[in-house]
Amino acid sequence: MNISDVARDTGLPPKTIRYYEEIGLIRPMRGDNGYRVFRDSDVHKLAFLGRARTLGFSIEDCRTLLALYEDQDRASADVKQVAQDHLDKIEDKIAQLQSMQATLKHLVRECAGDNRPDCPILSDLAKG
Amino acid sequence: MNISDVARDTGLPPKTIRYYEEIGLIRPMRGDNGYRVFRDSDVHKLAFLGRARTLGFSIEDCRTLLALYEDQDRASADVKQVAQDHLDKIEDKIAQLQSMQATLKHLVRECAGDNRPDCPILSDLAKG
DNA sequence: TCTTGACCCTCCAGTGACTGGAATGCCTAT
DNA sequence: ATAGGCATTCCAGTCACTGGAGGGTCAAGA
Repeated sequence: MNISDVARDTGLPPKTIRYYEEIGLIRPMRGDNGYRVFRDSDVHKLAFLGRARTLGFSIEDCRTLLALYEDQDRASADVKQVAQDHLDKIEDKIAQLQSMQATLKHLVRECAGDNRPDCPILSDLAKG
Repeated sequence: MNISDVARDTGLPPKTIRYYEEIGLIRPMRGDNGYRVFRDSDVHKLAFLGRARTLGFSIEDCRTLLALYEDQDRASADVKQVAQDHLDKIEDKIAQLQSMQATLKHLVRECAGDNRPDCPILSDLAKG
């Protein structure tokens, strides 16, 4: 398989696939013409990576998860730890965004949004 | 005022303050020794920027908001538009994170987290 | 006066995870 | 032979800082 076939099948852009090779997540073979040749195992890994990225795991987490996936002797506890840590980070992020959301909603509601210059949004930013 | 005084008062690191000058958000004066000299108006602007950044506005949004703040003839509608667009983006982000959270919570709950290798988290990543 | 330590300065490189683009080469069909 | 659609590499840019090197300045104490 050539890179654009893999891109179609995995939903990852060719650029991203090349990047994943560059940082050592995959090691596709090369044909005589220098083209990458992807085996099923490469495609499988890329699909795995794509789904992990969709769940928001960092590239380093993905690397860890892939290693665990390939280690038949892994402990599920190790996988769970990675996922739990990531979940915690996501929940922190959500809380942070919800705090911004609450403030912004309030300010937007208070702002007349007309031709006059008076604006509670700017007043708030100007004086905390 | 020197940069570290301003850092203390605004909560922004000196590096960030220098960076804000570099990208033209502020224009502090210079003393004979080459040190930045911050006037009250600079400190005020930096505090404004710090609060806008806390609300998650991008640097470019901050630039726009600062310009609107300094324009006595602004329309509050323009400010409101910037804030509303930003709020929309935040809400999109929250929704996206909540979707990840839901999936991850489910997977983490399902995973035994013990010494055995069987793991629904990896199974999910491996097969969508 | 000299030294010490806490400031200040600039410039360069790195972060994360790609993405865009240039310059170039290969493959297939007409 | 040529056209187009693939493929390759390498470089630069994104965003908002952050760290560090290498060097100048200032104020206080011996």
